[in-house]
Amino acid sequence: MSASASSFLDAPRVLGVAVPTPLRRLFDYLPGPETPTGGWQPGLRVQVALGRRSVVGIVIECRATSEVALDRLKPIEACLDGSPLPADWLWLTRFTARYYQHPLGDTLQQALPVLLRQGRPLEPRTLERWRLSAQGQATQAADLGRARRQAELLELLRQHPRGLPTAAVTAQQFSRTQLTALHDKGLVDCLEEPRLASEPPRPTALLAEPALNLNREQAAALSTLHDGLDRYHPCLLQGVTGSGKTEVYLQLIEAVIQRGRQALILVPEIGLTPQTLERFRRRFRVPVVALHSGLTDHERLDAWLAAMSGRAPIIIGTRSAIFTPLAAPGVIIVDEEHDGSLKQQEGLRYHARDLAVARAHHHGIPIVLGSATPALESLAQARNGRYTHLRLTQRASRHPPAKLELIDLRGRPRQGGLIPSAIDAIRQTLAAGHQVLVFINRRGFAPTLACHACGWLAECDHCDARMTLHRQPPLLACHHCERQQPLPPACPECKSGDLRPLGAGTERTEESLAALFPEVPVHRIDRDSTRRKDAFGEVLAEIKRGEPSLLVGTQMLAKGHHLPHVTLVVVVNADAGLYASDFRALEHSAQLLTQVAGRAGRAAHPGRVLVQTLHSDDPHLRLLAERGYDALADALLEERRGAALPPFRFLALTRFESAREAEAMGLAKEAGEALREWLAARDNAVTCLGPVPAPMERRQNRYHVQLLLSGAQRSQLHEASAWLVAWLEACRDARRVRWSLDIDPQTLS
DNA sequence: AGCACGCCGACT
DNA sequence: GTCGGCGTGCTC
Repeated sequence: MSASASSFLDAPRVLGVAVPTPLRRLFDYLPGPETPTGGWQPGLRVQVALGRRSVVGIVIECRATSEVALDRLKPIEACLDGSPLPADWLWLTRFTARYYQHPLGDTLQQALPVLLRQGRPLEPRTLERWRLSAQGQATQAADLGRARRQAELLELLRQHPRGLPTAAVTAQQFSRTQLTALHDKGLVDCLEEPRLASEPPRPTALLAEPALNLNREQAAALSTLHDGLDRYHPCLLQGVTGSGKTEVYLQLIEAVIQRGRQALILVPEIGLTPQTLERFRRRFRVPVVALHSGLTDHERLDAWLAAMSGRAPIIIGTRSAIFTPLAAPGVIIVDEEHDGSLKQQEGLRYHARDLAVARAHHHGIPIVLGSATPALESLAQARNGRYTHLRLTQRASRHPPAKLELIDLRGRPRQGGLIPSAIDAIRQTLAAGHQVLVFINRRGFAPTLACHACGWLAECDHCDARMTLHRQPPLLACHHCERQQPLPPACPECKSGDLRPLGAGTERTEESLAALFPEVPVHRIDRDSTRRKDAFGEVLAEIKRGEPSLLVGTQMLAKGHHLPHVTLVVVVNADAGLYASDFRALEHSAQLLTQVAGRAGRAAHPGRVLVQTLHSDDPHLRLLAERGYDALADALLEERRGAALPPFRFLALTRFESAREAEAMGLAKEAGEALREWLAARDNAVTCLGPVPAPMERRQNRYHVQLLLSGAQRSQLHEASAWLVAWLEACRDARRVRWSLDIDPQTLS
């Protein structure tokens, strides 16, 4: 607490409140006429006037004075909470706002469930129960005159002296309007009672089903984790696909709950499937709360409050679940910690894994980062000893992970992107009664449409990108904006009719495979085919039945799903990520290939993985194929060191965006010059690169330019980026250009 | 971000 | 004469 903070004895004269604006400062208010029961404290939600509107803010500071003249301060309209939001939650959001240089008000809002953002009370939902009032009991149905349904409802309630919940009333075909009509006439009382018991009865046994036996590696990993339950203990749990990471998580969580603590588990967006949840719920008798995009606002609030009060011992969620308050934090687990969905890619660009580490450190609890293919950042921390490196190398099935077999695409005829030897391998696998997974990381029918007479390519009018050809329905679509166009009947340039698809996407490969193997079902799994709710689940259920079949899919299929009958994986083209400009492209590509390969041969049969490539002699690809992810990761780490890139340097990327290119570039130049001058004067070793146009400069008709800051020390990078943000906020020219800062950017595009 | 104010073009 | 386009400025 700062020196100006007040104690209970001298009530604050000014409250610094974080309000929902993009402005990076607090707004000062005078305390309202009523002081909350526990006095004014940071973390209380308040209703305040801001300009002409009334907003929900959060008290951050209680002070004696303000820099703004006191007569210009408005009083707080109302205090919304009896007690403040938990201190650890407040710590985390303030840390996040500071680390990512994001406005505190906006950060707090994002870390709060929608209903709390809107000012709803900090209490679990109540159940409404309707009961006749004394006046209602004295009223006869006939007294209600023409309101026949209201009279009938009155009679229904008369039969239930203890009252009826709303749901029971509506189940009898009565409406809420009829209830409120009776309520307004004073004939009916509405009682509110908690929906949940405040404390669930402690089960006598924690486990609903016995834990599995651990192999030696699992047991060793668990024992190491057990030794560090009462302190900050970061662990990288690196386990090949099928090595039983989840079982280690489950037994660790068991130990944590037995100590009366809570476990928070973060998973990638795609990983929070009903199957995953089911596994946790089957194991434990205590509630497992899930936080995912499918919840209603009310469900989300209930889950959040259950975690905050400690009623929920196990919380599983995607990225944003890192902001769940915990009454008794015991462990944080980040599964698939390398996964890109853990980083938010717009607005507050936080990385849930990095926040998880900071949070675990703050609480003094262990954190487990689990992956078969760890991010280079995490691997580097394990190599330098800051993280304990736990490894699981053995798979439950006796087969070692399948090796990648590189097959050369050059000069071979292709059908739906597949060369004859790959098609032969598919035929043999199907004949043996197994399933085949064909992995292709492009949606649509073909990456683009080309004119064979003049070389014209279908390009988006609004982006520097090719348009993807789709066949069902037939159209050209840009995957970078929402634009769609009908297929041109002839080449717009030379009027030739010889337009042909160029390359293969999931639709085209599906079509070719259906023609080649008419006797076998072909399932396509990508964002287009699974748009309908449950479609994905239905296909997965069908696949699990184990009939010989072909699966064609994007990375949706590559991640996490157990496909026990797949014994052959064919990667249509490994080259996309090999020569991409982004510095993380190779790392991501290696992770994806390893994940895809992990789908093969998990059950009784060994698997094969065929990787088609135009660069079968590429040293990175060969290293991955011959010696595996770890060897490639080591090589990539050395390259990163040489190139002064993360994890050996820290980056902050400033993006500028405008409808007019010169405007974005102009501001970026000005900002870059100002920053360089400041860096030189301050002896700050941060380097400022650019401005340069973004890799895809024009997107949705807006021009993107960027300025890259790079530093060997976080503190210097933080100071420099904070200065730049302040400069931009103060700059008049900056108001016409949209700019944003990305700390630890995942990509430079 | 909202939300107002303010100053110029085509409409009842 | 007014409705409304979005440039500019402010929010304790």
